[in-house]
Amino acid sequence: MQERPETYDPTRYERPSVTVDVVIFTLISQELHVLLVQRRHWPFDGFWAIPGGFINMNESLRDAARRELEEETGVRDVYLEQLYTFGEVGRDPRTRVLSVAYIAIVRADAQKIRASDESLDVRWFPVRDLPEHIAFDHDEILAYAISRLRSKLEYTTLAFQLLPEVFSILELKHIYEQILGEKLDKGNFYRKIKESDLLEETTLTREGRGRPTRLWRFRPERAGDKQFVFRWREDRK
Amino acid sequence: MQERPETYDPTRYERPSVTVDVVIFTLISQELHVLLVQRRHWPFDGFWAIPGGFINMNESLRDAARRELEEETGVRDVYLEQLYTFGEVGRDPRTRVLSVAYIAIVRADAQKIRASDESLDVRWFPVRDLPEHIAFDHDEILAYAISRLRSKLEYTTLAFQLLPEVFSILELKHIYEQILGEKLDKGNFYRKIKESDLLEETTLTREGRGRPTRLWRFRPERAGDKQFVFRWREDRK
DNA sequence: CTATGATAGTGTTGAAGCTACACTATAAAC
DNA sequence: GTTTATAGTGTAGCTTCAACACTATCATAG
Repeated sequence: MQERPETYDPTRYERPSVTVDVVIFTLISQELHVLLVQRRHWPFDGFWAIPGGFINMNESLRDAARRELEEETGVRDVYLEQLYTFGEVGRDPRTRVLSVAYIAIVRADAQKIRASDESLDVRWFPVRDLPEHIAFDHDEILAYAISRLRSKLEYTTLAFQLLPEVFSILELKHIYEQILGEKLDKGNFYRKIKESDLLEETTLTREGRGRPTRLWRFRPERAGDKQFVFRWREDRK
Repeated sequence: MQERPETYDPTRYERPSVTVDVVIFTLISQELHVLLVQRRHWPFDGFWAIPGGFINMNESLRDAARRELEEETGVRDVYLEQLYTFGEVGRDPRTRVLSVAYIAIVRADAQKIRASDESLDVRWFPVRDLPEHIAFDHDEILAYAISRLRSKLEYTTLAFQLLPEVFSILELKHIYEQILGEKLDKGNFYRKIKESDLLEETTLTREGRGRPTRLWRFRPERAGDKQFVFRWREDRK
């Protein structure tokens, strides 16, 4: 370890900049969307980017992510998870920048987004149809975030976070169908979700043509170890 | 975003220090061990710590982790995976330090470790019996690394990385028993591992009292999508 | 007041996979 | 040739799951 003798003083050496970027997901008309901001200035001006910013010296990474999230969407107390730290040399032409990426999931009924001085525009993009030009290595970050989210949705109760406070069982089934990319059996789905005891019946219904839709609420406290409980299928090839 | 006007220049603002710490696992006499170094200087002098160091400006995070790993163990080209980035304020009394933690798995037959000027001692500790006093928040990092490793071993072929180049099927079974904490059926294990087609028979045997032990080699290329193939059991409560 | 259409279930069969345990086979040492 | 270890095979019973047919409920349309 010749390069780092013990006289090493971490307060003096050259340091990288560190940003916290938050990939914010939501469900809009039954489809998974992600929030992007359009950059106003160099570098990558005009390109779409994941919202984020440099960390302050007096806040934790998680606090920085929460701050970013609130700045962009106005919401707090949502699902927030660290994704990965990206640190290739040359990802930012200005200087060495590390990016600690987070994933956030915002409920379908809380999607008001705020404009910002720094950006030309802010928009929800369906993950199936992202813009072509993405700033920095944010395309890579996005791809990783989406794949991580997909796989976590398969074996956790994260899918519930995408739904509004109250929802019908068929809406939940529809989300699982989207994620898994296949049709599920209605009867079997009812059976399994009821057995899981994760839902609480509400007195609410939603009326229309046929029998009124019964609405349910997700009870995370019944999930015991929080997220890791409901899996549609046991097998995982 | 008042705090970060577009005149913001990331080359000027105050920046945290960033270390890369590598939790290095190996198998010694059928038990999972982790490498720790004993610090020589302030802060936490005399305490055991995860090997690591500050990143250089011209190397990627992964390269820094690889460098650390090689400095400590002399090996390259082993399993190496980013774990998590720890960034609480005040984790290091000297200054603001972020730590990007990696997990490495070193084969059972490559465990020579090197001394260092910076440390009093370097040692493999069984994960069941770690030292009481651990530097910084490294106890938290260790706990997270161990739990992540355990759960990944359950649904990936990572366990193979813990074994030497060639090994017997009963040795592999023993590792799974250790990880899962229960006895497995010999016949069923043979059947399942053979079906998976992950092992290649070698001409080697190891002789002793009874019938010679046939030795096998792991064929990662048969695993298709690399690590995520062999799971002992399909269910995952 | 009945037909329709939507949600909300129940029942059942057959296939597949897994567990447990008994049994066989092989090869070397003693 | 007996012992001891690895290296398997065979199978009954259990559980889970997919598939699909069937029933029940409730409001509106007519």
